[in-house]
Parts: sequence; C-alpha cells; structure tokens
Amino acid sequence: MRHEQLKLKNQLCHRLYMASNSIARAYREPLAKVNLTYPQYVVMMALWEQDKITIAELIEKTAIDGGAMTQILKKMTEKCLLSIIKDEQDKRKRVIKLTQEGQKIKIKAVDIPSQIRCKFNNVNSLQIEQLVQLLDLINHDLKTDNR
Amino acid sequence: MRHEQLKLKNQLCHRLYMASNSIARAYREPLAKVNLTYPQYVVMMALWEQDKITIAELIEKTAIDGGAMTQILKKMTEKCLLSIIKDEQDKRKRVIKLTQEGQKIKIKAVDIPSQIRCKFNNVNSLQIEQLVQLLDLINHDLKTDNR
DNA sequence: AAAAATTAGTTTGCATGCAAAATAATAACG
DNA sequence: CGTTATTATTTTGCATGCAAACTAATTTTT
Repeated sequence: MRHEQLKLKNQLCHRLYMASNSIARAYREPLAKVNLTYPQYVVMMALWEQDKITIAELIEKTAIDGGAMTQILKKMTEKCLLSIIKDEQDKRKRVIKLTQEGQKIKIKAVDIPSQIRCKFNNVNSLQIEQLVQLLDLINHDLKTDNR
Repeated sequence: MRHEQLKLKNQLCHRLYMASNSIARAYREPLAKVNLTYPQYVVMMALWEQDKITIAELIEKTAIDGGAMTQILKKMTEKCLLSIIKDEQDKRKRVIKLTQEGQKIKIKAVDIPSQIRCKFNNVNSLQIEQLVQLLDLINHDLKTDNR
C-alpha cells in the first residue's frame, strides 16, 4: 500500500536526515573546543590529508558546495588556519595552504572521531563498516544520477 | 594508526553528510513540482499521518528544529497548506491543521518516495532495509546521548 | 587572432539547523 | 495567594546548502 510508504518512520531519507544532523550535533561540542564548525573541520581533514590543493579539488574531496566553500575559506583565513594563494600558471585557480597554526591543530583534533565513536554503545565496528559500505552505494547511485 | 582515522574516506560522519545532502538534492526537483522544500515535505508527511497535532508533537515527529519550525509553518501557512490554531485549553499551545489544499497535495506527493527509490540502481530492498536498521541504531545512541 | 565556449571562483538570495535569549502562559511551591 | 519554575513558541544571529547570476581567465572555434 502506497500510503504506508509515506510514513516518516518508513523513509530512508528521514533516517539519513536525522542521523546526519545528530552526528553533526555530536561533533559540535568537541569541535567548538578547537574553534571549528563541522564543515570547517571537513576542510581541515581534507588539507591534513593533502595540503596545497586547488579550491576545485577541495570541493571535490569534501563535497561541500562551491558557494559555501568561498565563505568557509574566508572565515578560516581570518582565523589564520590557512592561506589562499593565487596560482601563477592559471590565474583563475587558487591554491589552499595550511598555516603552521592550521597544521598544529591536527594534534588536538585527531581524537575527535574516536570520541564520537565512543558514543555508539549499541553499534559495533562491523556494523559501522556495513553502514559505510551501504552509504557508499547510495552516494554512488545518486552521484551518477545528479548529472 | 590514528591518522588513518582522520582521512575523510574513513569517516562515517562524512558519508552521512554526503548521503543526506544528495538524497535531499534528489528530492528537490520532484518536490519543486508541488512547490515544497524538503523540510516542508517532512511536515506534510507528519500531518498526513496524523492531522491536528501540536507544534511540539510535530517537532517530536519530524526532528526539525523548533526555531526552524516556526519559519517553516509560517511559510506553509502563506501557501495555504495548513492553519495554525490556538488551543483554548492551554493558550501556550498551537494546533496545526491541514487545509483542504494541504490534504489534496498528498495525492500528487505519494509517488515521490518511490521515484527516488528508482534511482538506487545498485541498492536492493534488503540493503535499504539494513541501512534503515543501522541508522536507527545510530540515531538511538545519539538521541540518548544528546541530553 | 577575435568571438564563443568553458572553467574557476565569487556573490546573492532563499531556506534551513542550531544555540541562546526572549515571550507568554501554566503549573508548582512555600 | 503571590513568587518561582516550567513549558510552548518565537525571535535573533550565525553558519551552511543550494540554485542562479556574475566575473575573470583560459581554451576552443572559426
């Protein structure tokens, strides 16, 4: 029966909506201690993995919206976490580079993911692994679709 | 090794972030045809399930932020989808009631979830079921924590 | 080489999500 | 019964997510 599908509790999208919001909320407090918002943290993680990358590459890695990225990078520049350098070869491009301050914060932020994971009392590692794989399938299907 | 955890592709939160955003994006186009945003649609689904409920109950069911809810309901009132009625017993409370227009839209919106599900070419029903169950575990652990 | 198309980023406007402060009304308490 | 605490909602301020329009620089066409 189609109306059964319309119930909120049967909707994958609503589960994702809640899970995504509540995980972001869980990150908020620990991230506040290092003065970062969640998307800013995502940018930091991308740069800790690979520094000196283009804004376009950063958008690709983080899946953060381009318009939002401009604002996020501006604020992070003001906090002296990174600097935005013009590319001399291609003057349209800009390269993002962590400052020493930005590199140092990594030490404080390394433990945050495991702190969050501690909150999952009723979810074991195997289940998290399954969850990640299933989300990958979803992400893959929707990525190829949205174009 | 702890630094391995910091990689974006190993982070549950980032998968959720991407999946939640891309599902919401997938809903955008079909919802635009019935002139609804995603959170507005969530409110509609809650009301189709049970009409004439309190704002607090609506917040509970939808997990939408209270501050946002006020704005969402205001816009939906302007679109004549629902009306906000003062509760005479307890004048702090307000009851939300669908208009005829709001009830009618259900017919057009019933098929949207299955339209989205069609996009999951590489995910079968069993996997979606698993995903929903795992997300429930996450949501449960984080809900009991965030208080 | 000049026009057209494409690419990299930025800006703008609208709709949340969220924390915190503010309101209004009801319940609790001494 | 009047003061205090609690509850239901709203308001405010900040940080995105997203679509669409816009700018600047580079590449492709003709």
